[in-house]
Amino acid sequence: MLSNLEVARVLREIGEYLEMQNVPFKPRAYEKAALAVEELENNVSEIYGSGGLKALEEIPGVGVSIAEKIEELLKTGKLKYYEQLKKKTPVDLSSLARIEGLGPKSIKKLYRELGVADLKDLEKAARAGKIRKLEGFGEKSEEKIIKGLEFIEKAGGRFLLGSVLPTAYMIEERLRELPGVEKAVVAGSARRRKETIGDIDILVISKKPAAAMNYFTNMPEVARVLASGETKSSVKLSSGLNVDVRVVPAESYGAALNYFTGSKDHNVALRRIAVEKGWKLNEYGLFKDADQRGLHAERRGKIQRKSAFSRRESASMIAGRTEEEIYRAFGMEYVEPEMRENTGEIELAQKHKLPKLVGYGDLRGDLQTQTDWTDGSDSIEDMARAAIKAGLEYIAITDHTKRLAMTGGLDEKRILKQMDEIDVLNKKLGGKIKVLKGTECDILKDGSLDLPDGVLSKLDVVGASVHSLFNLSEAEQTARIKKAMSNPHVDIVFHPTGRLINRREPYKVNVEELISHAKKTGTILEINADANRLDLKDDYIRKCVEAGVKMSIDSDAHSAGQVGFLELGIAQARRGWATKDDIVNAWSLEKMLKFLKGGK
DNA sequence: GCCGTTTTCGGCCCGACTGTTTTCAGTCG
Repeated sequence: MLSNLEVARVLREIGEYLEMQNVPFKPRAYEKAALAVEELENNVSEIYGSGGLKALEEIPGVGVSIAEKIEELLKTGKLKYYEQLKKKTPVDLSSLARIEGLGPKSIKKLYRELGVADLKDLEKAARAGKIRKLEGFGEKSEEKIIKGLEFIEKAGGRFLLGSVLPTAYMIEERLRELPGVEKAVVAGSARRRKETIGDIDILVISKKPAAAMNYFTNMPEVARVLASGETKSSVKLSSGLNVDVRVVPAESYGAALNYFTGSKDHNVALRRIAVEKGWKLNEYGLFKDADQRGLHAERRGKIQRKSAFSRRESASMIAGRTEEEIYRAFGMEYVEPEMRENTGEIELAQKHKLPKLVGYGDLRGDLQTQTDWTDGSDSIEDMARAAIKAGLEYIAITDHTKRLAMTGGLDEKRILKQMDEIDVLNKKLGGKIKVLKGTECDILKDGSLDLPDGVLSKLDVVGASVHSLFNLSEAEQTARIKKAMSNPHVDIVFHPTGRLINRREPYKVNVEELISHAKKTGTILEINADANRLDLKDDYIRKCVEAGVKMSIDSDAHSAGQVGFLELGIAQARRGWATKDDIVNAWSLEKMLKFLKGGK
């Protein structure tokens, strides 16, 4: 059975092959269909199985023709149309296209002229100095290709949000302090808090753009300047991360911020709405004058390569100074950046029915932390004091259990001893914070737990998690976790899918089934805020919200410095459209505990 | 190839920068 990703990959490649042949419009149609299939909730084979061609055509962006192609692909595992296209240019498209600056047209040329079919061929041709001799290419393009090959070998692509944000904020702040700079703000996928980031986008409002650009391209971290102009520059840092800076006039701040924040799909949808109203939206503002051909002509003439913000546009400007202003002009509610993925938020904003997302300051407690009783590095008291500092009202101590021997996991005797220590500590802290007794209890192979019920029943917070046997079949793994959830003492499933972003795939588990079982048993599913985990991921969070399943956002801190590292978890929750009501540790201690013990 | 209170044809988001050109195609976001 083909997965959605596999079907999407074929569709996307068809689009790229068509692009090579200069076919107009079809490439975007295929790309759009690919994206739609990728984002389907259900498996495309199942959709076809239960509803046939008709059901496929229901997928947005999929019409008769693409539906038939998907059908052929699902039925035979092959697609003649795709094979034909591939035969014309039999190259490893997806790898080659990862090279910065290489698109379908260049790839075609490299194949036709030099027989380059994959990254190996490309490297050979580049190192032999053959590429620079091609028409349309030169020394610089060849150099750039070599650099691109080296980068792919080294970094492999996207960066973790958690590792990127500090750099982004640092550059933002430095730019902000430059003379002439009114504003500098991180936009792009970092502002949307996507779990991985391709590059950092920073928007600058400045009366002296040249000075800002000059500073930016000469920062000590810069390894290479990829582009530098009056309004747009782009560099690669020595870490391998790309950073783009754009400068726009103050009257365009909101429009530019909106544009550079994306997502692309969200922007396209907004522009469509503008077009429907006879307006035009670009990074300079929202304009009444939709005569795009006229503007194009004008630009091609005199003002090309200058700021596109002409006087004529300024006269017809409807909005642009703030993002709020733009959404208002559309008759929409303001859409939080984390929601801007064009997955339904626009429609809700039009109806003024957007959910009020859980806020960055809304958490009152942390329900997963480890101490030096197991693999953490600090004492219970250190952790508690760090939590006080972070402004929390409660913190659960949830050390590992004995099956996780390498961490010195707690057995029955030691955890009882730890509980006594927590009692003493709570008295000592005199109500500044409530330290809760908890566990991160291993789920054993058969779904039973690593501590006896008699002990679990004495704890305030029982988290259960999988740390072993990641290779079970989906059915076995799902049944195993469901059984643990059915234990009346289990309050939360920690990091429910076990993934490590960019490093380890989640274990095979049917998350939809876990969600409906969570609803049935009153179990909470965790949003682990560790930068490597962010588990549950945004799509699953949204499913929990829809199903009415409650979640917790936990730091999983292993040292005092990590307590209160909840921002990434909150960001992920917001990407999943969660409200305060969906997150138990955004509630008061009493309400939270009542749910834990009464939910079952 | 898709889509539709501008609905079965005729649109399809839009602009900046680079490199290689000498007016622009290709790529990117």
